[in-house]
Amino acid sequence: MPPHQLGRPTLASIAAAAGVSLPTVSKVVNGKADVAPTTRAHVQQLLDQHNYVPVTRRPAEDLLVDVVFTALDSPWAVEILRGVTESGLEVVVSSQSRTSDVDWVQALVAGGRRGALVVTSRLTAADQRRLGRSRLPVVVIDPVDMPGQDVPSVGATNWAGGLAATEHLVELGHRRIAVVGGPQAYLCSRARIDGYRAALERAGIAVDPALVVHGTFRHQGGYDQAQSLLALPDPPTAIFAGSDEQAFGVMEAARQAGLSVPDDLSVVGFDDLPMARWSSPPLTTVCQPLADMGRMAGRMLHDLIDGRVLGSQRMELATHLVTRASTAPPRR
Amino acid sequence: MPPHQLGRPTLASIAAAAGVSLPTVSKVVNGKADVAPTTRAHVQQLLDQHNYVPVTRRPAEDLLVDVVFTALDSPWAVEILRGVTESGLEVVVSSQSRTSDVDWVQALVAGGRRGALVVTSRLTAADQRRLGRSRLPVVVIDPVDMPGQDVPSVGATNWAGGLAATEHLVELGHRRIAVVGGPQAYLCSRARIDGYRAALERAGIAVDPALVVHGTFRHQGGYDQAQSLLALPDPPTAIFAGSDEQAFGVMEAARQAGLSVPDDLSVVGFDDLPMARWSSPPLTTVCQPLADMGRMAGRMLHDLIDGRVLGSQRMELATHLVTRASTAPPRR
DNA sequence: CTGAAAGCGCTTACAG
DNA sequence: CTGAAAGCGCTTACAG
Repeated sequence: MPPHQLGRPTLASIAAAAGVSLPTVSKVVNGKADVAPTTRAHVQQLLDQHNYVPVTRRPAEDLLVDVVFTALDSPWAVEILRGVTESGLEVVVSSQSRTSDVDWVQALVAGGRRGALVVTSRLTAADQRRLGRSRLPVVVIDPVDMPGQDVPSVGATNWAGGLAATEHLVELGHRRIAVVGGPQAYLCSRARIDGYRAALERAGIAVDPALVVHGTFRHQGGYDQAQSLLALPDPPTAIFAGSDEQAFGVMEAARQAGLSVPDDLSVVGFDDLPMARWSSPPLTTVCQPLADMGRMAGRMLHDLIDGRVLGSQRMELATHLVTRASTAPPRR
Repeated sequence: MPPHQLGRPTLASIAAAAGVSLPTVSKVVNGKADVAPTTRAHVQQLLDQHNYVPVTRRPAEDLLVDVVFTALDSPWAVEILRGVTESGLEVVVSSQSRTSDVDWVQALVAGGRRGALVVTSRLTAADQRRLGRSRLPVVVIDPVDMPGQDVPSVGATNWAGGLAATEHLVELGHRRIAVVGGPQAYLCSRARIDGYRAALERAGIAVDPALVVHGTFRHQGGYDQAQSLLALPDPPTAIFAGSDEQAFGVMEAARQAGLSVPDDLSVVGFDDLPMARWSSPPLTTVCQPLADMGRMAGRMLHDLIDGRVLGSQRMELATHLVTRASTAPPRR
């Protein structure tokens, strides 16, 4: 047990306990060379015993930044994280619960954070006010709804992605094409569905409202909605699934219905997560450059931290279709 | 452009520029109440302009810790991260390249880190020496090779998992059971294969060396090795794939060979990543409690930071078989 | 190798 | 609201 000691230990108190001068303790703490081995060992022991932590630190040369996820439960998250860490920022992983904290912003400042990256999440007006006051820059990745004009954000070209996915199916000869969107409130989901509509209209195919349904972006949502769609009197021959995870749910529903992908049903995802390559058959999907989006958001945040002005408050990175084996012309 | 200024700004230099006293600037920086709004605004503007960052910070009340991944490229990583963040530590994501830095340990200390978590990676003897000198505690998760006696680590019961996977296949009636391990050097892979052997021996089945092969734990490895195995004169009726990702590779090789899973070939994975539920058919696999491992490692690190003694230097968390739809009795 | 002394950046009563 | 003054925790030449 450490000897009785009021308050946290200081260099002075350790020096007194060790019977050496304060500068000597400072040298041990900082790993300077000019200390006798025995002295160093003795002082170090006292430091450990008292659990010494310096009360002042050198200013962080590294740019410590929080990245806030709604939940750390999707393979999504790693992709974005990877991008962010490649932008030269030091990234602290944080989850939603933290922002709901009354003094989230104050906690950021106290923790030495230089900014924050918020992923697929809403910033309340209160958050924005506090952030403004603290001068902490924030960038939002893939915002759920349209962020205020003055909140910098990074997204993907969702509309173009929905268009490309659907045109691919049209070109293969499909006419009965369904779409399973994400939650209706999500901006990105709406853009993808609008892209789907645009492709059908361009091809002169009427949009059948029965073939436009909403899931959750998760596996179960795709599974449930595909079951309903496949039970229709005139079922679709192709489904644009809105997300990769949802596409896997659609494929499972097809398998259970005794349908083969892509012979009986074509499936297109959205995201191009690493595992899109790993399904059987490998998934045709719209590549959303998640790592690049993370990197871009990191770079924007970095600029803001350094006091540079952003070229644009809103950046949308290009999506593109990756054709694999889950799509084929319809039977007959 | 900020006026010419040598060195980083200090409270004093800002005070001079703003024409107020140093204490007033201090109050603005710390958000104290007793400053006139106009004064505050004026000072704040100067602080922004000069990009002021305090040179001393309050000691972090939060326990900032680095978690080091070999590469942030596997769905694995999120699971572990999730566990760690739930252990009450503030987690900075870092990747291997950082540890190879000559003064990695010094960078940790300078960055205010209180410890580190190293995932599936080796600590060199030099690292260990430096860590020891700096008194920075480290915990290793799923070490590649046996860590030194004095390096705390967390793993899973890999041998028991290999045993359970193989016994499941034996019970279904399989006799020709192959295993695709990970890289030979990996401790966890060797334990899983030894569990496989033990199960066969218990069932009185001779181990056929042709059915024991090594992959990479990645998709391609499973695919390649399964192709070779299925081309054997007397091919296996079941494959224990060593990892989930590898299992997906095996399933794809089966599909391309015109084999149906599980009717023609049973496949068992290892990990139980979220996506094991999403394959078609859903994957039977050995659940490795990655999030729990992360949480446990975080807790151990927390104990070490607080100067508590660990109950045990090595913790192995239980694995268990999750039976889904990729396994069935062999044909005939 | 050690430590007295000067000094740095900041905070905190407290007098006005 | 403002700031002179005291003080805190630490670092850094530098003399011995």
